[in-house]
Amino acid sequence: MSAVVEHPKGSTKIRAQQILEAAEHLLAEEGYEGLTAQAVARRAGVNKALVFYYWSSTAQLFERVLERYYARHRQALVDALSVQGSPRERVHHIIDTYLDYMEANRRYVRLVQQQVAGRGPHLPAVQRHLAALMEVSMGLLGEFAPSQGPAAARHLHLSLSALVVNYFTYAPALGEAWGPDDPLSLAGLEERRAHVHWVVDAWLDRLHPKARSAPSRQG
Amino acid sequence: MSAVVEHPKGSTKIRAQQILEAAEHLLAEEGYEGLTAQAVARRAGVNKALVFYYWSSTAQLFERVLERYYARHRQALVDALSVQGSPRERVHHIIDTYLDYMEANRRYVRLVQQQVAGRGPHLPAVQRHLAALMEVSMGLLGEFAPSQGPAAARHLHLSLSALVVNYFTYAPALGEAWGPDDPLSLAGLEERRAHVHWVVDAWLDRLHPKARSAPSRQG
DNA sequence: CGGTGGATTAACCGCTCGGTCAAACCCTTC
DNA sequence: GAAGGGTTTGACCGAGCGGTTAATCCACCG
Repeated sequence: MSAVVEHPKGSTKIRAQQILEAAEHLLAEEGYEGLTAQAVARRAGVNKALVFYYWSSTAQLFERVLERYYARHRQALVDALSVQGSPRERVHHIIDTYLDYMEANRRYVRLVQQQVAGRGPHLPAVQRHLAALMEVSMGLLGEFAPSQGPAAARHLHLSLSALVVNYFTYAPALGEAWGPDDPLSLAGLEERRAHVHWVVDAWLDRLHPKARSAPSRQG
Repeated sequence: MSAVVEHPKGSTKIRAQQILEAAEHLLAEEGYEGLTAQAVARRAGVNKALVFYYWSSTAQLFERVLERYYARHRQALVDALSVQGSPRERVHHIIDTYLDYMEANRRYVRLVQQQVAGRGPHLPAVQRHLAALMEVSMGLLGEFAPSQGPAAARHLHLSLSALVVNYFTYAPALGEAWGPDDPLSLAGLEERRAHVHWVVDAWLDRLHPKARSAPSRQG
């Protein structure tokens, strides 16, 4: 707990932070493969050995950046959960939050997906974070979805997440097949948002046929 | 076109095939990172240089295996499309086919997802195959879904694919958070199948409210 | 039998990676 | 000005990678 005062030419804390930020930018720009000790050092304007002086390994560097992403993501969802409204409104709001965060952190989606799909070395860390996110989401979905059967809340969670996440990873990879428009343009993202809303409305209709949702904005 | 007759100790064709199969097994067991020239050679009981003698690069080897996966996948979908029935039955059938193929080729899902998420060197090849698959799927979805708006067929295709694919990559990565049961067990897969069916039924209900689908088998 | 040519191999190359180490640097303190 | 210690560095290491090369093997053929 001994607080170190700042020293003229960057105290320990500052240097460590500089390197961490270099790693974060590098990760965002070059992806997982681009996060090499050499590249981090170059980006931070520092010798390679210094990276290991402040961070024991590049793996630790990666996980620290990942923690940041997840912490902000989780917090955004928690905030979105706290707003009042009907279940339908609340689900729509959490979808918007999810989409907004993905849009603002496009690399993040792919970094996670890469680790999960490739059973990467950081899968355990990703697992912990995924579970924490699921916990938040289930708080809402569990209110109106059963815990068993084909409409079980955990399936809805996974499906909802898939609808959002896979758009960012797959639509741009479909190229011309997707259509003439850029799927990550503003209009493209709005279209996807409307689609996900449409899907959850369909779910809610089926879960509670009595209280049909507001008129479909389809057309 | 000059057909080479087989030679006693494995003709060119046989050797090349042996190496290709070694690569396929290796890829299935160890994943993308495990596909190194050295490992392929060891697995085929052959010198490393021979791998390059028959296949110009490990990249070509990978893409050849990928082509196999995709060709079988596409064919399965085409066959599933040819059966008669109501739109609902046909969609359910194509979902079953999709799920069956993923279940039988679990590595395949992850290999593709890894390439797409990581913008891997084989993304162009994956793109071509993804587009071909989408073309097949759109043949069915386009029959009853609009081409524009929140329920556009291309969104339905991407979402349907996401529902299937992400289950295989994410559910096992959720660990205890998913629940006590193995998501890839027979029971777990059946549950997911029922869920995806439930989702598309919800879609169809919303697309054509007049002809509500068969009674929901929801618990 | 000896030659020919495809099949096969050991050895090697250049490169990049994560990580280490001992020396040098520089600021503080006495 | 010397000692000390946290900070910074260039040089180095071993491992693994994709890929090449020159030599060898060996089955066939004239």
